Amino acid sequence: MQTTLNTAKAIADLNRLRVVSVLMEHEELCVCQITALLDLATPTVSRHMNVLYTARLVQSRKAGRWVYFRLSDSFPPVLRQWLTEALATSAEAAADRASVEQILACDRGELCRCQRVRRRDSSPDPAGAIE
Amino acid sequence: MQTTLNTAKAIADLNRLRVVSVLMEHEELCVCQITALLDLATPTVSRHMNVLYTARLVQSRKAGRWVYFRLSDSFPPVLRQWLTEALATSAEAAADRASVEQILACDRGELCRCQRVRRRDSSPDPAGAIE
DNA sequence: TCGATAGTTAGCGAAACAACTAACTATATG
DNA sequence: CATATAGTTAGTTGTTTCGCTAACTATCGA
Repeated sequence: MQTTLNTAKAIADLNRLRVVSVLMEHEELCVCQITALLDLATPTVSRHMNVLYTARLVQSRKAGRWVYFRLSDSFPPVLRQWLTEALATSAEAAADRASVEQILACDRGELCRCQRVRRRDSSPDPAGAIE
Repeated sequence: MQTTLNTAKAIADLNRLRVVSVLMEHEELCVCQITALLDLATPTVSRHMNVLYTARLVQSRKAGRWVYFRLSDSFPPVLRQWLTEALATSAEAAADRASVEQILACDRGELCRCQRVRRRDSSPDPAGAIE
């Protein structure tokens, strides 16, 4: 019961649900890409990913300075099926999918640099790097 | 996305998950029976049921003074399938199933009377009515 | 080796949420 | 009609959780 509850809690947050939704379509994403998608501070994203990790919904791979996340091998297939169905008609999910395409088109280093600039300037959309 | 999120939030609480779990096996239960199962104050149960109702996971039927709840006709089948799988090996879920059997064996009026007594006395297990 | 970069951990303030008691509504029964 | 009963609604309190900034860790490059 506790395991099931933890799983439910893990997806019972808008930002974490968005991440899972996107990872259902994109093998793997690194933290800076997820940060760009959610438009949150990096530590916040890190903590969210840790919640998903603890619930065994995602797994991570470290490559140099980057950490990549993907859906866990043990992600319950039926849960995935429900989310796929439930989000199929969601405009927000579609918007996120489109957003991720643009993020993936950016150079990774560029992306991270933009995030630092954003944090320093508190200007949400710098240098047309994303949009 | 918001609908999916609400559904996830609805089951992301131990007591609400317990109710859903039990309702997957028992057509319908009235509020006093659910109250006996969860061992919470009646208003707390009422509020929990309202959360599940708002999320369209349960529907209610009023019969005289009693209000009966059951899983909603629109309860997502795949979600139900996941919960069935996920809770199949849960000792707590099994304990709840056993507990409900005993509750169902009680007279409904008797049950409610016991709950009032319990609240007045703050004695958790009155008169051997449940166990 | 030193600075910059990508993430994590720690600590704090604000918002969300779960539990209770008290007060209210509606139905049954004397 | 008055009283009791089954649930809901309102209001309060304590805990959890989300987001931030600051400080730390670890990797890359000059």
